[in-house]
Amino acid sequence: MRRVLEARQGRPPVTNHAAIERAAFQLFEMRGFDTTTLDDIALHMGIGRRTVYRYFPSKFDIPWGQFDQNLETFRGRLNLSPVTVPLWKGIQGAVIDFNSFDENVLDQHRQRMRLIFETPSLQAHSFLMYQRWRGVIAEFVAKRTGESCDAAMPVTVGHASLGLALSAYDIWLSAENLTLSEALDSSLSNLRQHLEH
Amino acid sequence: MRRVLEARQGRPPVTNHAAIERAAFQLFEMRGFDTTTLDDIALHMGIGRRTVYRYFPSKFDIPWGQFDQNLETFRGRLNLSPVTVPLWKGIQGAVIDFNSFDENVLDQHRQRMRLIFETPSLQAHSFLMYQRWRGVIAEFVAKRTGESCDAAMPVTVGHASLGLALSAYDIWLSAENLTLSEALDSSLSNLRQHLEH
DNA sequence: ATGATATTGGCACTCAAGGCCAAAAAGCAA
DNA sequence: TTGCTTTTTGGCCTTGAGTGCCAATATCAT
Repeated sequence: MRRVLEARQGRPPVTNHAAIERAAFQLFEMRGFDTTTLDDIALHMGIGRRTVYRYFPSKFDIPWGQFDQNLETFRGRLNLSPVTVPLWKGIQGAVIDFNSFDENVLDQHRQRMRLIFETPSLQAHSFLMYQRWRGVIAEFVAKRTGESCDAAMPVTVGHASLGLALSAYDIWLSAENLTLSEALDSSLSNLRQHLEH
Repeated sequence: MRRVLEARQGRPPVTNHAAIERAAFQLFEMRGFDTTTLDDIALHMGIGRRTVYRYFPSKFDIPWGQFDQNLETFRGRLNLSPVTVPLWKGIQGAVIDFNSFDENVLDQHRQRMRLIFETPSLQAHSFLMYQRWRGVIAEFVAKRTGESCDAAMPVTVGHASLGLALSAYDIWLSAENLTLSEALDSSLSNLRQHLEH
């Protein structure tokens, strides 16, 4: 029996993703994203700049945390949707679930998304995240319709779903007294209304 | 009467947007976007690197050419839509018009969009262009509905229209024997079908 | 202790981007 | 022709992101 469960061989890590994220957010809030250098972050944590780059491939990835894991969770949640419910409903349900947060982390999530949505250089990089999110939707649709991932319907539904989610976040961030779920539902019904004759 | 119509005072420019664009595309096609440096482009044209930066704010803006002007054209085209036609129809018509090209420039446009869609670093930066495009749509919708530009409906329609346009380009670039207009119409009808009960 | 193993972080490099400013190249007036 | 004005050019220098390389470091296992 080991005292420390995760005792591995080799020099132990001096930090982790979450710690870097916390330290970075402090500085981003104080000085802004663009004016905070990676040297600032590393110095503030007392670790090497080179080490930070081993945890995050770029400065732009820090505000997104461990997006890979979240994306896998989302993929799993999508596939939980029963085949009996319509595709659009399954997606909407999964998106809402995926964007439901506990009270205690909601402020943190809002701060994170505000930073991402209000910093142009970060917006640009985030598109790469959105692309992967879209890919998960397209994959799900393709599986259900028996098409290829890059067929018309999966691609279009992916883009449309992304548009709805981004729209909901835009609205959620600018308006108070509105939950993210409500914003997501509102975006969908607004789109429906718009497309009516 | 002047022989040269645009004779101005001061040292004449040694280049222009179009010339830089042409030279850059040659190199991008040969060596790829990321592996072509601005020094390469400047050297290839026999001008200073610093001069290139006076015509384009960044390397990523070169493939987009003079996007500002195109966006203004699009804004103008949108406002030509009569108030009697439904909003979605007005937008769809303007988008299709805006993405209609002569035979002689179609290949060039395809090459440009292929480069943008297939280069991740370029995709990311392009999101900033898409944001502005979205803004033009939102502005149009807001004007028609009498709402603010950042109200729910204009924002959502902006995101949705962008999603449809990007979806159409994805499909157009991957499939042969399909025009851009057809792809745009197909995306819209696919979205409609998806949202049906 | 000694060896195997994994992380760290310093050094050096490339490239994007932007500030600054003297040099260059035109027109214009006398 | 000469000098003045105007505008663009492009060289120089700096900052900061990001990467390859590798010796130093810290832990486990024997």
